[in-house]
Amino acid sequence: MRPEELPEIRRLHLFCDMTQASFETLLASSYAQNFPQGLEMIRQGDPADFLHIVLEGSVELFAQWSGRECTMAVLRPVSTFILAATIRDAPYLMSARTLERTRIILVPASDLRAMFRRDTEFAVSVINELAACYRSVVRGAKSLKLRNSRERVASYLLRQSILAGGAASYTLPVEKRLLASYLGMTPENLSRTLRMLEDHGIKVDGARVIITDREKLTALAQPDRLIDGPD
Amino acid sequence: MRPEELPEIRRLHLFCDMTQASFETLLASSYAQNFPQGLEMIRQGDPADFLHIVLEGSVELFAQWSGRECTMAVLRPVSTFILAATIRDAPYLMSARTLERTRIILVPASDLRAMFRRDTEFAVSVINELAACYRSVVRGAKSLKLRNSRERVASYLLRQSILAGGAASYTLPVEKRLLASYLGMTPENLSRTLRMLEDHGIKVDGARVIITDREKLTALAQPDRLIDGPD
DNA sequence: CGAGCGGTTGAGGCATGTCAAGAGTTGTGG
DNA sequence: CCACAACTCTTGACATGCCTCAACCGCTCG
Repeated sequence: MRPEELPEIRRLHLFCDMTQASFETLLASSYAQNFPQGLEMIRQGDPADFLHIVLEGSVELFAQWSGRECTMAVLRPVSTFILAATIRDAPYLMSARTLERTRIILVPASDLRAMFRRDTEFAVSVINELAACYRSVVRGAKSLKLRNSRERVASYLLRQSILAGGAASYTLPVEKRLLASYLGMTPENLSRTLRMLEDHGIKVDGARVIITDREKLTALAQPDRLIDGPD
Repeated sequence: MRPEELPEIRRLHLFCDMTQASFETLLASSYAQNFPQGLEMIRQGDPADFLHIVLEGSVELFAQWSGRECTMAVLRPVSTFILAATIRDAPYLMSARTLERTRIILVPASDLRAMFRRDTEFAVSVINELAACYRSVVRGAKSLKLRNSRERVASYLLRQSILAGGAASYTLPVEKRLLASYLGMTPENLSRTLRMLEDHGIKVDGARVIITDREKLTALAQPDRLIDGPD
């Protein structure tokens, strides 16, 4: 692991409140690894031996069943993933693959579990992180059950604009086929939906999104802080 | 609060490992309340001031958006709910209503947050509980995205049979209209689907489910421990 | 330059939702 | 105890959202 990476990791919510000694101990037993693009680094069902931290690149979490597959999340630096599985010492519920060349830190699950018994501040951080993850998945489930695909797309586009600082124009952070899967629809349907939404305040050119009428888009998306955040 | 209720609460995963002193302190600041059937005790968006514990009766967690509504979960004794919101000191993401006459314990969120900073074993229990809740919602999201409604119904029926000890016959624990919403479909569609499944190993008579051909039902449901548990 | 892949578009089909009506059940008040 | 209202559940007819399949374009990369 490169020494200049430690401060970045330390800044994560999960690690910023623990003692320096705990942090150093935990990271001392960890190691970094570089993966090429498209590598399936975690297969659902495998035992969860490591907490993963994305340092560079990006990672797709996806799930499979009966020959079907869907994207559950995309992670970018610096963030952790599959914390819950490592804590429960249970099999991964999702698979993970790199979307590009990606650098990952692997923290042994057993060290992690031992650490939050020793460092209360770390335990509190883990609690807060898990609660945040939980709420995030609940939001996703609400979106799936309460909105139709057009509304999900509109909300997503609006939310991305807000994440880009309220910009009227931005580029999609992921491929459209992946976005479709994330939003619970087929690529064809996303393509058609984006087309339809041009009557509702957006213009799409390749990966570029331009919001031409924010009010109209908002009326359709009906953003709700209990689904779309920010929390 | 009745003294005979304390041991039951104490037996919950969330509370069974903390010190007796911590447990007594926490429950001393709590109080019990009885609600009639159909009362909306929590409204989504309200600040989360209390952890709730169902002692008797049953509670439906549901979500609303844009005039629509869907069931997210049904809770029975003895279990806790909306732990995550109380921890984050954030608004509830879901509403809750009683399905029958229900007795609830209310634990002040601030006392809860203070307690897991003082009692490490309690902090560990909270971590485990949250991780379990998180995984449970992820399973639900996987089921929604990867299975069609017929497969969700079949899985549900099979799982209920297993929960009933592998019984070939059992009664549905909830009304069908609620079940439909929980499974992400309309009551009409559930009704038709149950009818169709009579060619796939079940027979339904009112709330009574009889599994006539477990193998056939299993072939359709394709139960998967990474979606249907048990974990 | 050709293969492969992502994206788009169209045609058609299936799954699911909507609307409406009626049977059965439950709860309530006279 | 009965009458009535309200509600669940079911079924049918119909509409539509979304998926599937297929073809094609444009781009990237070997």
